[in-house]
Amino acid sequence: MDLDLVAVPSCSSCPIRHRAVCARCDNDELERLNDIKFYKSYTAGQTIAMRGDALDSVASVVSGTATLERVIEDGRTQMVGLLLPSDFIGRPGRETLQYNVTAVSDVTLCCFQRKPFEILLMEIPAVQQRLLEMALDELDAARDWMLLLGRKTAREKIASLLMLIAKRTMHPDGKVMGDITRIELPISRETMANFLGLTIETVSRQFTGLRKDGVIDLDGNRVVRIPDLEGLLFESGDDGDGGTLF
Amino acid sequence: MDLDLVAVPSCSSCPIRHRAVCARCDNDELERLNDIKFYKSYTAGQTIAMRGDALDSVASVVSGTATLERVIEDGRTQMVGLLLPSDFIGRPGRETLQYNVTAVSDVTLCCFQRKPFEILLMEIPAVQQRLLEMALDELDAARDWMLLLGRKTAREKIASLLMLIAKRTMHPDGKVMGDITRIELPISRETMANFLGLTIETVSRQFTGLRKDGVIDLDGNRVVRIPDLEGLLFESGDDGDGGTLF
DNA sequence: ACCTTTCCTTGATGCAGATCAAAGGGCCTG
DNA sequence: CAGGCCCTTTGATCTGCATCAAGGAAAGGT
Repeated sequence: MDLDLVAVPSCSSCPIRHRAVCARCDNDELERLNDIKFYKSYTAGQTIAMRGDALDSVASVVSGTATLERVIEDGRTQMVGLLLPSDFIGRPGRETLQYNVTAVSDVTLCCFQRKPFEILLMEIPAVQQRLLEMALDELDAARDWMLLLGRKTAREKIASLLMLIAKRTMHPDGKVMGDITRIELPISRETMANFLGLTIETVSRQFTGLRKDGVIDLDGNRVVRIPDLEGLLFESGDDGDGGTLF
Repeated sequence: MDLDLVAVPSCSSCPIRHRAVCARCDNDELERLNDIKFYKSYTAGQTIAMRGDALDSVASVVSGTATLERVIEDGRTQMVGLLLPSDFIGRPGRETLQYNVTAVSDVTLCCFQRKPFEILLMEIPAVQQRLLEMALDELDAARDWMLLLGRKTAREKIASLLMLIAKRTMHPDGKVMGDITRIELPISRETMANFLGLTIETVSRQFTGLRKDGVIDLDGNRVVRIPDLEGLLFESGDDGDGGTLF
């Protein structure tokens, strides 16, 4: 991780204040985190870190979208995580990074040196508590994703991804807004393919298929309108009850 | 979860004492856990709990093997976790279970009522700390499995599974033993298929293929001999460096 | 405005793994 | 030891997605 250190706004006005690893902190605790934090920014497409790199810092995503991926020698790539604002990068207690981290849009991170952060983790239960909660959420999401990768059809995979993005973007905290819903895809077709265990061509064809069947509406290739959210849920093969999915 | 309550041995002689959620506890803390624990046993094949069930208890696996799985309405099944001794079942703070839990061998669990456990979690940092560590380990394992499910061929999947089982069974803690290695498969072809995102027929065919190519040797259908571990590793598509994989 | 680059879509073809079908083994019980 | 039951293997066929190949469309540079 290297690049522009940017001006650091105060935690109190931070957009991810109530969702990130610091969510449960009181003002004094926040102050301690504030003392050791620093911001870094990356531009779209930039590599943030690579598998095997020394894990000197951990960070929260403040804005933008990043991905975690594993790559096989012959080039096959599987995304193993989608990092949206408030998500946490890095693992306390681990020396090297397990995954490639890539900025898919412009990204700003709120970083902490790993060692000092590990000390805070011991001293501020609110942080450890929140980190545990976030880790368990990610574990559930990863397991839901295993079902998708192992057993869902291409169409179900695309519908599931759209539902996931819809949930994350539409209700920052609560319920669905409008009826004819508009979501903006934060990732390219290629990233989707690597996320879903598909090829870029299949992703494209499934979008076309869903559009022809009236399940979705495309507006350019980064904006999707969903006239019938229930219909999309049906296509996703999920029962809708449990699903955390990021 | 229901069944035989069994006699409860003391924590000090517990086989998973130093690996489970209680690993970091001192004697006083262990005493508090001991006060609220109770054992349950299940026989091979038995359902331990179902997705949607009220999550009244959490538990550690003391002995035996269990699986976590997600099932789609039409019957498609994906295993999302393999639970071996010391692994933790259930999630503090969650009201209902997300996965079916099944005993694949005879299983004994060390259970805690969820609510009292949540209180202990707040009061004993050592438990929360260990639980976080375990959750992060499982998250890494789940992500490695995502690469397998999304991008590996059937042959690579089988080879990866055999490597995984080999690692877990051959060196309980350390290094590989013999040269011509014998491993016993703890799970049926069907369970393997559900683990790997394949059908039972494909699993069978890949076993035959690997045998014909001299990569493995079958002795009955639950015992595999591996003349050349390096060869199997090569077939698995892994680079061998990082891989946690359960 | 034109060229280049990058991303996306569409079409033609191929193949890995699914599906459908049937035939061995073990192992139990009567 | 005959008859079931379950698990596994093997064969034949099908199909969903990958692969190979070629255009289109948006974005950035000159």
